[in-house]
Amino acid sequence: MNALAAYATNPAPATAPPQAMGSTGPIDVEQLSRHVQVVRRKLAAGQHAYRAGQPFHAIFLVHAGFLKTCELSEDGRERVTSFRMRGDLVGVESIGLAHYACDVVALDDSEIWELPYPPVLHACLRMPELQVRLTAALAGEIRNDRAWMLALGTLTAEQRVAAFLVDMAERHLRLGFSPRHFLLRMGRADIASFLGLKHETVTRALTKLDRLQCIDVQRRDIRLLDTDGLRRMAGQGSTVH
Amino acid sequence: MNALAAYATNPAPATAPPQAMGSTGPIDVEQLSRHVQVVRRKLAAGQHAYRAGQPFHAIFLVHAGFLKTCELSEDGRERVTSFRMRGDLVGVESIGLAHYACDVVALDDSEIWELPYPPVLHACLRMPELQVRLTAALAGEIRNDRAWMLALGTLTAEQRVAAFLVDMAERHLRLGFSPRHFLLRMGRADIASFLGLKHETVTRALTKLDRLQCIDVQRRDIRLLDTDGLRRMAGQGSTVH
DNA sequence: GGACGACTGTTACCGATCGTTACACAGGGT
DNA sequence: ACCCTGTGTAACGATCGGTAACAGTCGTCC
Repeated sequence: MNALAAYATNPAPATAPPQAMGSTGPIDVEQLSRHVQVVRRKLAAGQHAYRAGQPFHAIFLVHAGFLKTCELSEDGRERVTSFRMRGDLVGVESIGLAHYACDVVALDDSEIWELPYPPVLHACLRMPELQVRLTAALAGEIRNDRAWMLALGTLTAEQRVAAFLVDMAERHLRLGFSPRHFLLRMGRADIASFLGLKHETVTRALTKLDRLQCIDVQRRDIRLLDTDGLRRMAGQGSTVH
Repeated sequence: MNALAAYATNPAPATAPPQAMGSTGPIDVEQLSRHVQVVRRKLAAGQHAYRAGQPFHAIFLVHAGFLKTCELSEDGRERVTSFRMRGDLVGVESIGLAHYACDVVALDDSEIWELPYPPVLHACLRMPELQVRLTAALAGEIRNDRAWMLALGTLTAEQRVAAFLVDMAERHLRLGFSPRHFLLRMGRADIASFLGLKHETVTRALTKLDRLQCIDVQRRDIRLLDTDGLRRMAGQGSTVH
């Protein structure tokens, strides 16, 4: 349990777009588990963590794998609003409601830790630090969404795809993986949905970035050849790593 | 102070787009003011409540007036990410940071109540109810942003403008004003920025909705003639009021 | 009071980007 | 082997952006 808790302490807040985000710190699951019952759930690729409308009872910490959150409207429109990986929280958007507000689907075999919600709030009274981190995590989520709103509202299709790749690279880096070479766990359609585009447009953009020698694409296998170039396209200063 | 606190208890969570949002409840400022120093600040139209980069020290509750929050990027891009009116919280996106993350500007003479932030968290330990409401407010903010992300990613320019008008109408209704006739406090450029469009496009859409007899536009004076029609365009069921 | 100027809003035309449609191909699973 | 999904490519067209010129409103200054 100690080793697992160590994984969970990764500070990665969410899908950080253009600008990276400061984070107060991780949630200490080990300490939290002394006050609330933390259940570990495994999900096969394609399975739902929860669906919109199900009774809200817990938030989740992603321990392993890869998931997407989907917003849906009454009239059938749908959109991917975030991708989640190890260290990210899931379900916080539904806090305060009786039912979950969106769908969360595993894109890969995943493990998520269930943190029953009313109990977590009670635990905050005994662990003031937890309260600080929970609110900070929620606020980080807002900043993250806002930064993407800025990107989607001001960037062209090609720039959005570049920003997406830079974001994925940074998140992989934070988790200790190579930021230069990774596998996308989602299809073109999911990327397109997230970026407010159509999947053909995403394909076109990726093909063009490949031709420009910025990246090397083999279906879901991505190699970043010119990270600074991508950053510039995405409207970010080329903060060298 | 009692009357003022009563105003402040309006549950309006934020700019609610397509789907309306459930809210746990308002923040009890009267009770809160026993634990933290609540300062009332007046802002003239055009003044900033705070700017990105200034030291973070408080969140704010809008008591009167109208404000916008602006996200900015390193390379000069800018976007309005929300409009705030009475009962809305401002500054929550910066919780957990040392400095504010965005600009907040009054679009009209306004009054905001300053809730010093670390103290608010301490007060939560004495007022568990406050903690519930604060986290619920933050989560509501996330849902709100997500709902708009869905709208901006899936609707056409005309539909976005319709959704914007429906949202404004609902918020006016919640505050006890007429949802059929109101004055926009922001210019076309701000609306366009918020909706991810150009101001000419917003103008064109408004003109067309006017020709379709859905609304009556006189510059910033808006009359909704066919609310259900607007709702249908915006992809929302015509929940009759 | 009237004239000027700045700002905001409106309209038109043209062009670029992105969506639409269609089809071909690769890969994985049964 | 087969199908089915996901991916890549291309031609066409619609929506929205870019640019510009004009009108209406407000404030200021004379």
